[in-house]
Amino acid sequence: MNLVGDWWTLLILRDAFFGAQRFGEFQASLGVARNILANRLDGLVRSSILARQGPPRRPRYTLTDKGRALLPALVALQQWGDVWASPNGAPILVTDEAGAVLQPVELRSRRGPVDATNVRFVAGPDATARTRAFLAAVAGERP
Amino acid sequence: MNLVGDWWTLLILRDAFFGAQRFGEFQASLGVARNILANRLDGLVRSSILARQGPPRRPRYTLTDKGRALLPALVALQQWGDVWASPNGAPILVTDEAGAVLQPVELRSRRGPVDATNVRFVAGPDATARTRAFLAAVAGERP
DNA sequence: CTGTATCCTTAAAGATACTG
DNA sequence: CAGTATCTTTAAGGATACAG
Repeated sequence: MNLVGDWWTLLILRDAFFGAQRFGEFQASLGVARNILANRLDGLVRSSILARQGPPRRPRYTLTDKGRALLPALVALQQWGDVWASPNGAPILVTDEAGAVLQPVELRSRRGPVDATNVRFVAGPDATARTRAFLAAVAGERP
Repeated sequence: MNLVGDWWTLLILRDAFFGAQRFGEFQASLGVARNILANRLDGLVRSSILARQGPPRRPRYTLTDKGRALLPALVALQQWGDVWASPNGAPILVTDEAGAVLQPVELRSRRGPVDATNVRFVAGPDATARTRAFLAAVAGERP
């Protein structure tokens, strides 16, 4: 969340996946103020989510492996919007290289697909005491 | 993005999936100001992502189907953070009802798993002229 | 074209006190 | 307990001009 949980940052990443690479492309597409865009791009580069390439005077911003790894999360969010919040159908289709539309992202364990109502959250080995306390508190609330 | 693309909103939803239902639980967990929390909860209820249940004086906020449908996106984001942005392992594990950890969310088409580098975005039937123009522009940029 | 620097305006956020 | 109301502070965002 600290790295990508920001309004403009998420939109910049979306455009990056669409293929935008230049400062001007992001600016024209998003209509964001230049100083804000520069700030967000800088943050994404410092987080190694985008890489600055080419001449310093006219760089291209490209997704790193770390950045590309965000695609499932963004596609899942887009699919949610298409189904639950888009009045007239999906404006943009996400496909594979052959043009086949992607299936809805789903949660799976080794035992197969997992429905949202069956998902559980448990403290990991490195969870803080605060996290454990919170999970225990809300778990006891609705058995 | 208009519905959930907000810092506190995303954290509220995360806590809701963990099991939080009461105003006080969210407030204690997040440390957010009461007025802000009330504002965000109201927005989520108006968006039908959360439902207000029980007595008006002491309501419980529960996820609707629309809200639960967000889980894949949030899990995908969490998995990304665990792999790419978490210094010491995952603090919280996501499992199925039997305790089996969920597999990484992946993109699939009918033809099988799809790598991020092979994903394409194409204008849907209801895309605006603006969307089409943008996609065409960035597509021509890097063939 | 890609920023940086500056100013200005607005909105978000926090703190606090209060109420049903 | 779950808000509402009010006030203050802070930060974000936008507009503009300028520079490399």
